[in-house]
Amino acid sequence: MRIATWNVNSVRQRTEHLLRYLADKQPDVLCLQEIKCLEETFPRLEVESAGYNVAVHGQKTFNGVAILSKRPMEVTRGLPGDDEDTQSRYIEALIPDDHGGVVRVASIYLPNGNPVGTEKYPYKLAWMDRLIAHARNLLTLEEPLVLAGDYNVIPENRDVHDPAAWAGDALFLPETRAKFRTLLNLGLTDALRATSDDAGLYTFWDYQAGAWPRNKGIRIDHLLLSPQALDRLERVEIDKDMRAEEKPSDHVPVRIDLK
DNA sequence: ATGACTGGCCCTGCCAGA
Repeated sequence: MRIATWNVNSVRQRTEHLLRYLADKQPDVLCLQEIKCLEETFPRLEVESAGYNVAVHGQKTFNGVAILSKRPMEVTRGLPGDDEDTQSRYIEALIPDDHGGVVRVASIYLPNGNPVGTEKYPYKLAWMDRLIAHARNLLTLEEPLVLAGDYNVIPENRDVHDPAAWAGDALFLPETRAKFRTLLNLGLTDALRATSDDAGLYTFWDYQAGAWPRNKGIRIDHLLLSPQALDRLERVEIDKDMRAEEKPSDHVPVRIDLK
């Protein structure tokens, strides 16, 4: 079962890239972030014609997440505790696998948190606390679980071209990284780090300052696996080529294969 | 050396992103 995650930075600007990606890589499940539209303006017909079911938790202008799946899904929109929160950043689906079982998949767009010193940073940390509480509950189900998305967290020095340049950023502050470790310490595994210790494996390059040609990247898009999902992990790929396309997203897809 | 972009929106400078 192939599962991928991709922050597309507007699904309407990226529909052609998306359809090409689905055709090329044939993921069974694709988690999208920053679709930047409501469900009624999502390019549903195009995606359905490519053979996918579509589940959207949309928002006008900002944020917005979706899950595309070849198989039918049982969908939950929003993270528990979202009652007062108008930002669409979480959608979850229970999806049949090839062995008569199920895999639970979430598409996550974790808040950026910059500028630090505004209300945005405590919002990020509080959102992470809610994700931690929800993940703790999901892990008690003892299912294959994949929490995939744009975490806006650089986990370690080896995940950034210049750690000093990012030292004060909301994506790399010690408190941000500590909360990410709390999530991992529940018993989740960063899929990429289950298969490689290499430095310089990036998933985002800023549009500005020639970040892509200079390879000034960061790794912030992650798939976190429950023990039952990790048992089945066969392969992890970062689809870096997508950053070299015309009019690319600033993020590239990350993709795993489960047995 | 420094700065360098992109998307959405009550259509046009401004917010947001990372």
